[in-house]
Amino acid sequence: MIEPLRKPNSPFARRQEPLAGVIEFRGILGTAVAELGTRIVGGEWQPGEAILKEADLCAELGVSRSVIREAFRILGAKGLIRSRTSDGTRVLPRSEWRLLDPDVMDWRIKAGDTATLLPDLLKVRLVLEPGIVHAATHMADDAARERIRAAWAAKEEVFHTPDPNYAERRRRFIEADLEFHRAFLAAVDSQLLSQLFSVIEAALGLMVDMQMRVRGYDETDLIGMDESQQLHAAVFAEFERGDADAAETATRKLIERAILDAQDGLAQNAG
Amino acid sequence: MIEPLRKPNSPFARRQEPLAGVIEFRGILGTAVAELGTRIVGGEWQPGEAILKEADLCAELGVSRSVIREAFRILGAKGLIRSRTSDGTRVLPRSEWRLLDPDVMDWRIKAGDTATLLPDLLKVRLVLEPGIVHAATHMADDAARERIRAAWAAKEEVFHTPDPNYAERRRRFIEADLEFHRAFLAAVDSQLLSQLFSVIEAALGLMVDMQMRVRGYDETDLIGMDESQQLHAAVFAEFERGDADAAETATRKLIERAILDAQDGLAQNAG
DNA sequence: ACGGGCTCATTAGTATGATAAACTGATAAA
DNA sequence: TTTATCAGTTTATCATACTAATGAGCCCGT
Repeated sequence: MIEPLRKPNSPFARRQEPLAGVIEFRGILGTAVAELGTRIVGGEWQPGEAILKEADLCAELGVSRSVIREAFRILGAKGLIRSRTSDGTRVLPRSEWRLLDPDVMDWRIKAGDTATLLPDLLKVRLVLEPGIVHAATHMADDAARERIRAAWAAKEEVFHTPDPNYAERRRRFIEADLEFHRAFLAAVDSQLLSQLFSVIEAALGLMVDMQMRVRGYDETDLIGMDESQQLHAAVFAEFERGDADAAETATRKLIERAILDAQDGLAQNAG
Repeated sequence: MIEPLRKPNSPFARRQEPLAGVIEFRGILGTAVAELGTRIVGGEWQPGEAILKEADLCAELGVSRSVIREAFRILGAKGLIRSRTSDGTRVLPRSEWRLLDPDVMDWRIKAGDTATLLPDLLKVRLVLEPGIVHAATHMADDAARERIRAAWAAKEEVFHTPDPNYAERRRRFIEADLEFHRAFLAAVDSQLLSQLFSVIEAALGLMVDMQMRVRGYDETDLIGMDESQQLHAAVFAEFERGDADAAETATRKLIERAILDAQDGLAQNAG
């Protein structure tokens, strides 16, 4: 084994992994599931019909029927397919797919479903984050407030500390930004929201990464980040004042700005 | 077969079904999955360890190893368990569970996890719905606006139309209320939000149902609904005026009120 | 006493073949 | 036209091997 294993907890390693929360990799079954998952999500079979029968798939993938069946069960558990005796295994309509499942999300990304997925992800952030900040502002306990303050302090520190290594600085900046948002989320103390948000966040980050990698990262400094920082400052200030409505509004502005940036960036890279 | 089958599409039947979007029931496998799912979610095994090995479970449930394995795959796909050679099958920490999955949600309800689940569901609504209304107010197209108007008109109609059958009137009232909220959701046109919301809504409805069924439904008329209707009116009015911020604030008041009602009701029923 | 590597027991992973049961569609009967 | 029946297809379930990954303990060398 020549290449060193990726360190599981380094922030760099996480950037390269598919998506936070994805489950299956190991073994023949893992391969089969990934294969079938991407093909289904990629639209190889239309939502109404089809999929080869078990026996045929065995031949095509060169695995035993047990593997095919177990793969079908996994895909079925995520709402992608449904098997019935004598009728075969059919792809379910998209409305049945568990779009919030990390694996399904991952397959959508791999299948290049960006045109549909990206706007939806951004919409979720726009709807969700202002509400999170609002709730956090009037329900955060001392520990949560402290975490938010620390996150803001760290973000300020990174922002005002120059670093000749632009790429590294950008990475730190992004990490500080994420922690700032996560701190508010933690203040709400909702398992459901946390899971939702982590999937959204991971998918969004991954898609942006993927898009940028196509053209190569632009290694400039944080040009244009001043405005973003100011918007964040407003959110933090209103939070500290305890003005939930104002904090919410500030957050919405922030997200709207982030959406514009993302769209601009992607449009540029695409053109 | 003595009992008549429930009609699948009647609104009454839906109230009795487990949860919108739940997948598996049929056959031995379905039974095994439901059995194991509820037992795991119910906490029969601690998150770190255990679960009988495949061979033992075969004996206990009286099924073949294939069934156990396929059941494990399904539960694994939902993040509940993880199998490793020679180490057995272990329950994963709750943070790995796909809490947004309808089946997991269903098992939590069946396992009586209300104390944790209900506050979380209410929190999600509180965070989500104001944002949805805000977004809907400034991004709804004509069709979406029309649906919202129709929903409001229907809600008003039900509210002002007396009906000696209190239970039936209440049912219609609830249905109209749901459609009102769904109309805003539809205006945002997000698949992710729709799936999230439908699960939240279904779970919430189911839990309230379950709680009330314990004490028997109170067949009174819609006493105290005037205030709720007024709050809804405010939301609709601000939406029509195009004042997204005001509509959002009105929605938040509405949800906060609904949360208080729910908590009161449940506390009363519990006491 | 400590650490590295070996062996072995354990348990899931995979493969194969057989049978049962559920559904489809066509055909025959009422 | 409807209903009953039958044959064919495909998944559902079972049973039985065999493989491979992992963990625990042992042995050995230091």
